[in-house]
Amino acid sequence: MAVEAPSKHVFDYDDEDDDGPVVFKRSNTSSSKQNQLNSEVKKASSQRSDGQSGRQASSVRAPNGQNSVAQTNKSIPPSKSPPIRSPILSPKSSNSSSKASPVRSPVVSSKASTSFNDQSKQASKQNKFTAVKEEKSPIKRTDETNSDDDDDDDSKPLSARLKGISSQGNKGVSTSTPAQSQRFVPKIEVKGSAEDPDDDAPLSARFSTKSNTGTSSSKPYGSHEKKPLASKIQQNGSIMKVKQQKSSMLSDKRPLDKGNSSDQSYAKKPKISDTPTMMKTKQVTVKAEKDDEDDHIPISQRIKKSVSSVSKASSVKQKATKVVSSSFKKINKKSKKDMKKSKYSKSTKLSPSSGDGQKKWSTLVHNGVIFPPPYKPHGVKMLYDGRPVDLTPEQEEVATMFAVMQETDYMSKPQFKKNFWEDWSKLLGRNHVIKSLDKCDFTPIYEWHLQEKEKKKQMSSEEKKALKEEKLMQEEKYMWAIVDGVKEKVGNFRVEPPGLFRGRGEHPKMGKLKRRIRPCDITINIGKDAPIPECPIPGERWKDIKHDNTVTWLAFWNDPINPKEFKYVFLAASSSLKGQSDKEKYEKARLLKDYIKNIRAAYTKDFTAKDVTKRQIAVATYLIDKLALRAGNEKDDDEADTVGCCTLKVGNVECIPPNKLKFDFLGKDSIQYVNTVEVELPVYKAIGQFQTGKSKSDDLFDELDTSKLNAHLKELMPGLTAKVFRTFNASITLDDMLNKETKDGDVAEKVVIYQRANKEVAIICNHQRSISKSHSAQMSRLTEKINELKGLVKELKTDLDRAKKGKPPLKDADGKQKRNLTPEAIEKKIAQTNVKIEKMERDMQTKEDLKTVALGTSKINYLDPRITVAWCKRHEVPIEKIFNKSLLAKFAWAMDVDPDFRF
DNA sequence: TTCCCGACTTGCATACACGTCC
DNA sequence: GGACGTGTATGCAAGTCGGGAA
Repeated sequence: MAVEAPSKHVFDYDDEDDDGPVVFKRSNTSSSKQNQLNSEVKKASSQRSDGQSGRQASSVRAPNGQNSVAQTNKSIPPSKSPPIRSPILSPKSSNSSSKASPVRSPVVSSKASTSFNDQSKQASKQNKFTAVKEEKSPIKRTDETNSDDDDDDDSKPLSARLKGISSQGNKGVSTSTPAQSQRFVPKIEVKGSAEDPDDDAPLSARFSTKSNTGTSSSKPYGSHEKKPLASKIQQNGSIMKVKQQKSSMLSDKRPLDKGNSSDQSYAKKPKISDTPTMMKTKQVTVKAEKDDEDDHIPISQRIKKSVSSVSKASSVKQKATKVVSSSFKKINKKSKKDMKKSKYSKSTKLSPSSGDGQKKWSTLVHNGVIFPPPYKPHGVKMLYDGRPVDLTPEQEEVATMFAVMQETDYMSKPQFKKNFWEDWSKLLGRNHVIKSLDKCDFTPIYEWHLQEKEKKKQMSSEEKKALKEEKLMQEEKYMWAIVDGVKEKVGNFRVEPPGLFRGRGEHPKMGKLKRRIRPCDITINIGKDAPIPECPIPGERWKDIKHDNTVTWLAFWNDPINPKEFKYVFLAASSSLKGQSDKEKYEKARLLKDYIKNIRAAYTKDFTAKDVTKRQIAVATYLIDKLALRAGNEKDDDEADTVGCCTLKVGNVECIPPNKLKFDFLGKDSIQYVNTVEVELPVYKAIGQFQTGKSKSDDLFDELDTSKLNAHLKELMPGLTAKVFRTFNASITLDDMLNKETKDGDVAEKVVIYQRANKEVAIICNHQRSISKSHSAQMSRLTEKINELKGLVKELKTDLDRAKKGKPPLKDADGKQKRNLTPEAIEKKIAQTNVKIEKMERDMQTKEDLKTVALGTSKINYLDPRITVAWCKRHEVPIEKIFNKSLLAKFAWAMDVDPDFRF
């Protein structure tokens, strides 16, 4: 293949002309999803915990990573109405409960953050990012000497500080916001980098090595056994020790910290709770920026000092707390009421962190999974070459799967048809009359399907209700598991029905038959003393029974499309296990805030490293940090051709002089990422070097893969991986925007502020959705209505003129005489109509802006719920305005956060 | 060191329920 | 009461990443 060298961008990394960082700009010119947050960098509010204080605060979290706010155990409501598991505590109850806790985390304490503020202001004098409120102005470097903003800025996402130059919306979304009209000048000053004798040493060598405290080299329980063959003696309906089990397990409350303390010995990898040591050593060794007067004091002591010196919360806060608590209390009350009905104990207390290989539960009881009903043949004959054909039920089933997809885009994909034909023709057999898919006419089956759909639609509400109840009755027993005596909802207890594989993008396996899963495909994981779930299909049995308490899955089977992969049955998102893991994720991201300044300084320095791998790591980390790119694992040939940062191809990045990069690639789920950003000159040059001598399809980062990158990141911060940057940047953007932009106003206005911040995060993360089929119709309808109203205003104005002259109004469109109104009444009507028009125009704009932006994904996966809850408490916004029922359940663990919590 | 398995999170599409408007 | 629009639940595909075997 010809080598396409980007001739215009051949660089020499030794070129010393690249003097320092250059400006990042975020576009406000184009309408694009890729337009990213560029909020003005301002000094954080006095409430804000800066990096230093945040670090200290987090250092004294309870060893399990909790905020040490004691949570009460609750009983849970009956299964029919899944409860909001955790009481959503009012700040009042939160405070009182905190008294019970010996270690109250300053993270959630306004006092701590207030106290640390002054300290950190003095401490931070480098690494400045200064906002330049100027549109498309030339690159500027601002005064590098001093600013009080630096520490605050450091904990902001790059995307919030830097501005992309122009991004091209994937689907034409207009995303410009007021914030986007500003731009920022990053100034990463690597202190002492020139003379640092360790410059060429790996960062790991300069940072002190990881602490092994709390870890054990011994293998954790069960970790050595890979899905061991469990004894099958107990299979299928064993009722062993059921009664005994019930009495012993159900009386148990979910163990609190104590219960899991022993689990710590299973620890394999460093946990968040290990970090104070790490942090301290890191700061001493790298000592990039935080030269504050307390540097010599051990972190732990500094924490104590700071905590003891904190001051009280403001009266505003108290007011907010009091008022908002009503909405929080309401949930709490309901929740308590529900829980009284339950025989199971229920706790919102999260158990201590448990990493891989660690014990995740002690007792686990569940009823297995439910299978889809067997296929019922409909007998409708499809046509082949114009003639009806007989099919066996198996053949008909697969034909029906294909027929019902007639109206989908898959029908226009040759790969889909090819794969379907390959699998279906095997079922038909060699001697079948059907020899070619082209001569098949599935219309009769499709029409039958439409009729069935219509029938269902036409059912009375009573019939629908009855059907629903029947389904619920059948499924009830599978919906719940009892984990350590606590009743928890199971997530996906229904086995996937057979169907045609609907891979995203240009997936090479789309259209293949996803065969029916049978009990003999399924491995069950359950407590040793728990009864083995009865196999719901008579005469069949489970593939295997395991009792592995180091994992959280309840069952799994091999994916029929890719047998190397598994499909798992897990607990629902609202379960304690998931909640715990969620919390750990956010704590890790918060920890990054305290490391980010040094990390950025380190990679900035390595942009010009002589070692190519080092340079590639630096640039890749920069892109992950700045653009929230995913890591980008290698993919097999039988997967869709998508990329992430490490797997970017040369052709995915275009260098646009003097220092812009245009990214265009298909990311996860084959979602297109298009973005043009201005980058620092060394990055621009480095990308050019990586492209030199390669063809478009070659790897841009040929020396790099995700494991190398993550291994490097772990040297910078314990547990740091590429995906932590996404969580960090998303959460800190939300926190930042909410606190900068929330003004006095009514709840609706505040909700709009939240949605705007949520939208910015979605754009940063490139969370897209397809435009709804009815979008354009909806827009036309709105335009029509607006025009109608505008016409009405015009008419009213005429009437007003006439009324002022004492004349009666003109007749309406139907020729009827209108009511005589006073000029005042007409003026009022005009004003009301205008308000209506404005609202509709606003709604229309919002609808247009959000037509391809998916807000939910970031809310569910990237935004620390504590930011939202604390903000709601501070600003008297009922939490239900932001979180729906399932999010309230999922984030139960975050509900008692202190109103002063900052990410 | 690389490869690949295994376990988990993330993410989009779709189905469905529910409220509002006419 | 039906059409329409919106929000939510669910399904399942597609990622990330740790860790052990080769």
